[in-house]
Amino acid sequence: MSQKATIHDVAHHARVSVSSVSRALNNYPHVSEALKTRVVEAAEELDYQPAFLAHSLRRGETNSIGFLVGSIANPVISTIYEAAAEALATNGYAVTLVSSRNQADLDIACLRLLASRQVSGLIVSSASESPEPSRRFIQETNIPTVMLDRAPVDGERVFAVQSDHESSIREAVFHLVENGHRNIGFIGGPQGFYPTQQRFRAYQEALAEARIPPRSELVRFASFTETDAFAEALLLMRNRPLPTALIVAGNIILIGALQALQDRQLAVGRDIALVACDDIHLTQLYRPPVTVIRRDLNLLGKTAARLLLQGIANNGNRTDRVIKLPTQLVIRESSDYLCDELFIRG
Amino acid sequence: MSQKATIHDVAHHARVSVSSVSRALNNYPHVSEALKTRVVEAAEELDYQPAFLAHSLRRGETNSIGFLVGSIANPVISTIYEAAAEALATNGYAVTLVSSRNQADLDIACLRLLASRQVSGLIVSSASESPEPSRRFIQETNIPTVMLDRAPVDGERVFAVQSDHESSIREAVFHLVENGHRNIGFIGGPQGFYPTQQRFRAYQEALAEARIPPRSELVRFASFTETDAFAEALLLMRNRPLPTALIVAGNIILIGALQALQDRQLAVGRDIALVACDDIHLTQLYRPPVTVIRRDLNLLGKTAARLLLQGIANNGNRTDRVIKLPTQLVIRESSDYLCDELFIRG
DNA sequence: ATCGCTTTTGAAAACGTTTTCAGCGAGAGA
DNA sequence: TCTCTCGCTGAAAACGTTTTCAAAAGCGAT
Repeated sequence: MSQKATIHDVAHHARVSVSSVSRALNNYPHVSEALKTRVVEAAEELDYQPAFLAHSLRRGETNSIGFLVGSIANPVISTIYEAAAEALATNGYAVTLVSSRNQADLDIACLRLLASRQVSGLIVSSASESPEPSRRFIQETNIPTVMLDRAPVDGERVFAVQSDHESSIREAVFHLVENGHRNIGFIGGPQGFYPTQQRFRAYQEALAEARIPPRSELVRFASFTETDAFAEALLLMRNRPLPTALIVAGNIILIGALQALQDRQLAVGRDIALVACDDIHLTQLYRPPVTVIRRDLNLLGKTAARLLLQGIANNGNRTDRVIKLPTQLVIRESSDYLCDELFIRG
Repeated sequence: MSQKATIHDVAHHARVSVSSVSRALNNYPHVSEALKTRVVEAAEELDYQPAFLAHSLRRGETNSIGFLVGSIANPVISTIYEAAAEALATNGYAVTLVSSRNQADLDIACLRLLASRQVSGLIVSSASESPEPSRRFIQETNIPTVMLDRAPVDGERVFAVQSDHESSIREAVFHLVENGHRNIGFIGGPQGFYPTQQRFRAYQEALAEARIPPRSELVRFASFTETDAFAEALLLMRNRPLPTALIVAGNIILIGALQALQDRQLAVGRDIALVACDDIHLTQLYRPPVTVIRRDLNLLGKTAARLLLQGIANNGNRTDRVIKLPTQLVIRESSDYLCDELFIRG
């Protein structure tokens, strides 16, 4: 097993200097055809691959981007990741993925790790809303960054790609109201979490618009675990009168909510209407199929990648930019029926 | 925004040589306390972080490991990944994740990419059974490698951690037979895929042991997409007599199979018994809950990480080692009933 | 033939570390 | 006092590239 060939070996083999090899292989101008072919041949003969580390050290760029997630086991995240990674890969970037395991205090350590690896760009989708130190860190280091479903504060020079959670939540509330629901529960993710905030606000506003007095006891927030969501859902179900409809803001929360509903023997689509966020296999296969707010996760990932690549190309003058992608309410049997109370009221 | 401090800055600041700084910071022997504290103070004052690239270039090691998957959107894979990555992270390794998008011919390119990045170790869980070129590549480059749910061929110096698919599939078949089933269908993944092979073989052997004549038309193999699994399941259902039980070898295949069963209006747990592989949220929440062959994905990931770290520590003399982890049949309502045909036969 | 300009090439510096090598001082043994 | 070790430190080499700088060579015009 021969050691890996270096640029010196190639130079020696082709009887030229190392600088010429470098130039020839990197398509620099002012290099004669003769020399170029000689070098290319030698390189192929020795199966020469430039040493990544030396290359990056000299160039000051690693051609790799860091991806911070709360948990890659979340199917929404992993789908977004897959799309983004593919786009990045085709542009020659490798991505190193770190998970903060949904612990907000680990965010900063993960970011430091990625920065110390001198990544050329950063995509951040940590589960928790990034705490102050993380934001500051991202500001201080000058790495182009795009945040997924986060709201950059004013003056932060980061990109963001978000989903239009609000309009579909509003639509969902109106849909439920039209079907006669007046006790509509809501289970969100952590309160500091941007999507949760957006969804909750839309829920509140839509209720107000429909002139339905809010019942704060029908609103609960859960962490990112399904066991916690399960517990919160059970707590929510303690209240009387029971909600006749429930909006769950996230796929993990959906798991916990379904467990709770089964536990309380409440039949989805009859005893209680259900609207979830993000269309996963479960929502389609569940009986009855559950109404969801769908978004194009692929597009989300691709957009993030595109934005980041732009940011990297623009190096030096980092700017800010927010792209908001549409969502769509997909009504299925879990909510597509008239609420009993409609008749009681009527 | 000051430029990043280098080791030279620290040396200058502490009025010592760069070599002393390096030694002091890396806990080398023969460095006086006085100098050490002076250096540490200077380093902290300048917020010095060693440049990863220079460090790695000199050391010849990147402290990062490459993880090749077929698709990270597969919940089984992502769970394994998460566990492995955590274990690796606590040992100071970052992991760069590449996806071959379930295309066998992309494997080799992904491996080349990782190798060119000079990863210290490799975890391979590409969806397809690795084709010859990939295996040879892994052999030629001397990177410690652990394969997930793959069978190393003789003499290959790689680690492997596998699951004992066979015993639980046998158990599942016997469970179905005991409940009166004699027409048991099987839908597997790609035929070259190790887990598929194991599961299929166990299925065949168990049937033979139960003296049930095999019906080859009840066996189908699907690629890694749910649409393909759906199509194969439909094809399978064309046969008469219909199978009264179905074993699906994988979570993606389960999706397609459930779609097909719903499409054909066959009630799981009544018209047809269902056994799936890998316990995901869907299998627990589905009504009726579906019987699965469960395995500890966390353990799988952690074991892979541990094995790889050992392999890296042992550098130079790479060896082979296969660890087989247990699986467990979890019987749920989807299969926990007596088949009608029992009475017909009886 | 000489001058200026352009194209092509090689030598060497640079990137930021770690590691080798050698030197320096001090304490010990003669 | 002189050597010999031993602990500590600094200078410089090395890792494998890219890039700068300068020199050589080709060439048309004076």
